[in-house]
Amino acid sequence: MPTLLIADDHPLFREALRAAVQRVLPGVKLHEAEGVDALYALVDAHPDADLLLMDLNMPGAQGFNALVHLRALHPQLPVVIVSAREEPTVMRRALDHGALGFIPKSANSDVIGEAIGAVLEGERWAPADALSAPAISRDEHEIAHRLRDLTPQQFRVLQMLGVGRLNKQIAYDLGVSEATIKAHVTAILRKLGVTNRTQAVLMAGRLAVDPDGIVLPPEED
DNA sequence: TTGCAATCTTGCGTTTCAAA
DNA sequence: TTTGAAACGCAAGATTGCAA
Repeated sequence: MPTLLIADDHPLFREALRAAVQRVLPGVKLHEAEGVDALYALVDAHPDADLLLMDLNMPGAQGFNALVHLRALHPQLPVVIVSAREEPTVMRRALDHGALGFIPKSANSDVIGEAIGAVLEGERWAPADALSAPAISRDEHEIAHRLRDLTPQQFRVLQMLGVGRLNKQIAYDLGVSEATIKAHVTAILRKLGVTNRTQAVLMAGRLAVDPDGIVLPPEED
């Protein structure tokens, strides 16, 4: 029986997705995470999982950057994006950033089963109009390439910079000293090829679902 | 009261080193 | 290689003291 990981911050949707998966794959082993940090721990705990079903926007993730980073850390793990965003451009970008599938949240269990089955067979699956959108730009591809170089801790720091956290606040949240955060920020700037945190945040923001250059804090539930 | 310079505080970034 | 820490310098804003 395959092992599937589900990452979504909405308990109700996780429950619905779990039910749909269990209907099409009776006996499947399921593990869940409600945010990016929990997802990293989950993937570390189940390195041989067969598939990850992942929401695009979760705590600790903005758009495609978590997908890009996760694919870099665990290239062997097939990822299927499950999202309420159904624009062809969003679906195409998810595929171009390494997802093997894209399932709209409006999909019924038959479609979910079809998509999961296809990806487990090693194929790619997405709604037909996903490929009608243009491929990601060379610029976006380059940004994704640079983000892959970040360590998990550096990625966390970058995400927190993106919501306007100060070094001191990040240090408190991560339980380390401010000096350590400064060192991480310096390493991030060097890897991304920028000169300050504002540029780093703007660069990461280019991988948001709506890359308008403005990075908004995650919604409070 | 206003303008200005000196000082202090805060935040950011770099370099270097150590431990795992 | 990654992570964490210390020491240091720089820049900008806030505060303070003083003369006009």
